[in-house]
Amino acid sequence: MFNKRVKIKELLSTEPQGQEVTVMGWVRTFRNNQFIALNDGSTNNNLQVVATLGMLNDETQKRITTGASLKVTGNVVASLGKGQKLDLNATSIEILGDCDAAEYPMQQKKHSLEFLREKAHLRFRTNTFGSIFRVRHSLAFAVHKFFNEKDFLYLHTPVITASDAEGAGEMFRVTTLPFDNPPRNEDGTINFKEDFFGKSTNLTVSGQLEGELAATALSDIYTFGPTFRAENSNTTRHLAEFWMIEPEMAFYDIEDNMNLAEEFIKYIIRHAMDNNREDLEFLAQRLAEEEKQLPQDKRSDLGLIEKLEFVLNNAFERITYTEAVNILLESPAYKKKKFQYEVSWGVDLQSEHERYLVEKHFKKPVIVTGYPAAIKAFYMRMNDDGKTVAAMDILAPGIGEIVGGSQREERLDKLVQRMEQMHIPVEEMSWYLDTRRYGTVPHAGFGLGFERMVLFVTGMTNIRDVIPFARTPKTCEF
RNA sequence: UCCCGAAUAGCUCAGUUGGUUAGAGCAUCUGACUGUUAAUCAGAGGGUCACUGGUUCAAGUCCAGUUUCGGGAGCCA
Repeated sequence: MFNKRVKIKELLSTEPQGQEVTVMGWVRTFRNNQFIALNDGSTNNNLQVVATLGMLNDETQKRITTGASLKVTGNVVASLGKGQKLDLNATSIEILGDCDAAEYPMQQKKHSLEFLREKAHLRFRTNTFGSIFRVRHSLAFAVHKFFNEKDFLYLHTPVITASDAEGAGEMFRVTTLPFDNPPRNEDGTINFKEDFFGKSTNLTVSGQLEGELAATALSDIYTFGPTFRAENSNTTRHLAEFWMIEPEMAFYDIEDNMNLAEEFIKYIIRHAMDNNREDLEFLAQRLAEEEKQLPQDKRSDLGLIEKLEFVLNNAFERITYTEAVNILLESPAYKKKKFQYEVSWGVDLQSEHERYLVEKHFKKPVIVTGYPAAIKAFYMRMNDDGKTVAAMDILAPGIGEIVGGSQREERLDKLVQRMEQMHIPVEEMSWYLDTRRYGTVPHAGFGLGFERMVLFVTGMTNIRDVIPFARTPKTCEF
């Protein structure tokens, strides 16, 4: 009967009145043959279990090692020590699972994030990753809460797709054909008619196009699921498998879209601030300690909590691409030739430019709109100037692009024209173009990379540290 | 994929101009102590110096290649 146990988070918030409880968890430390710091993952705070001297035989005492799992029953009393409010005076200690201390890789010391990345299971036992994954959960929960409150439908778009026209990136092929001897056409190419789906298929790079189909019937939908990119990207901001949130709304223009995105980001941050204060404070402290190693000019101006509060309390800066280019051209950095890449109208903003706008010029999140059509996707709505599209990117300090969205081109003729210009196979996309044939409406949507959001909120700097099992080039161990 | 850097004990790292038996802290093990807070004190064990090849009387140290990791860039979310 395990359900009668009390979680440590709950227990630590109660008043010590000698009440009997049962707890279960893993040993963090065992001090002085008397004091067991027990953790069950519900909070970073450990419960101090007190085993009075003599209550344990020698053999049991030796088996209480860092990492071992215990079931402890005892009485909750006010602690005589200074480090904690209450103790659990044990009346029985049962070892559920032994942990050989000589082999256990986790020690009572600080471990590097690189080392922990190799210990898929045990990194969950650390305070840092405990906090990160509790915050991650909280943000995910807030995503659903926000959209549910706004009457959006959670739409499940497919993981396997045949669409190869989105241009969002390199795709992972899905096939059941044999590698050594696949069926071939007369011209030597592989005959995908014999493949499982009778055509070439891939893992999805975005649920947007499917989302548009639903939104132009159900009004407001959002997706939240895994997305795959086979790009050979080796950076602290990219994963081969990541989670993306993609709302799509009928009867929305670009302005409505920006308002929703800003409100959404603030809502989920607020939710984490309200529900994960302890974890965020722990992560703030971790970040502050890490930044002590850095030279003065590389450190953040604000602590993690202050940064999040600042984002909540200030409107995102909204500028057009044209204004952004002008700001860059007039910046001291440009005049001193500090930029490595060219700045001119028509060229996409580089990381260094985005960083300058966000971190140096405005010092807050920035929404850039009205990008040149030539550097954006086919489905974005052409503005009246005939040169720019109704696109918007939200740039966040330290991370860069966190949201990419647009008002969609709802005019069939203009959309087809654009697709032809960009060599997108119009016939294959007929199912998509139906949305513009039968009662088309202005609509808009955006995509938000969930891990980038978790990075921003936790103050972590490597995206591999905010997903439980990172998938990156050359790494798929667990 | 490109640029830069790294790889030495379980972990974090030191190792000088190439030169005898490769070191420290933490962890582990043994013992002591017992209201501790990453407990403390004493002692012990622990190494294919990433891999392959080369230079040299002699390579952890120099050179080349490979692999992996880290940082940055591109692509993007």
